[in-house]
Amino acid sequence: MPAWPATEADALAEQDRLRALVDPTGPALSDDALVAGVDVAYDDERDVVVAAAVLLDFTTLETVEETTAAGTVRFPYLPGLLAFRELPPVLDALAALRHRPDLVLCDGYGIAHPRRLGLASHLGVLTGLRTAGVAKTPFSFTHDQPGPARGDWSPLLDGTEIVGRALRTRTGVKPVFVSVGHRIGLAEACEATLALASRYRLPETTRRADSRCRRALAEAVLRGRGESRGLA
DNA sequence: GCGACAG
DNA sequence: ATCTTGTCGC
Repeated sequence: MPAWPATEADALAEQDRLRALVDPTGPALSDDALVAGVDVAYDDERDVVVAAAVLLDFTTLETVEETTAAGTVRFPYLPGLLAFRELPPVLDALAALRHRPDLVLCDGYGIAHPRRLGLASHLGVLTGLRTAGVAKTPFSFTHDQPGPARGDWSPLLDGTEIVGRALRTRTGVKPVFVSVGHRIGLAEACEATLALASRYRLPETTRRADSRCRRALAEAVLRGRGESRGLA
């Protein structure tokens, strides 16, 4: 694997290389599927980043396994280049999983991206795993308001091109923005998102990964303080 | 040219 | 992402 891009120009070239490898199609999940959620927390002061991967049983929503991975921030946040900031620890956390996920849900976009290679698609191509993105805001895309009921949706548009869906996961609550990552269709990605977001706006996968990596970051920072004082 | 802009 | 108290509601 080539070195992780260090400059914006290298990152753009890497996106061009990977974007051609995205497969935006694939079947629905089976009932016995294992779905992973991944998320990242930062402490920019100390240059620390921690990722978590939480694996759920798709049907029972029970946590099967969870891992975390800590590292150093390797890339600044630049809109459109989020993957280069978030993926290094995410790849480590996923590699530490004992089971292989049947789908990985990311906090962000897949194909819905100015260059068609958002975080979720990028992760899918690098790992070969099936991935989808569920974002909380519309980024630079447009959409009509979906109907008011859970399950209602409207197309997410980049100009006239459909790149995802604004999907209402809870009646009367702001929609989330779903897009294909890799090896899954848009309808199937929305179906999975809806199944995982039965109680809250965001899917259980991302909710649990979010709380898990925040806790791991707090622990890592405490450990760092202790060691710097010689308190092993 | 100036802002907007996933997390 | 992160900084942050109380508060409205199921």
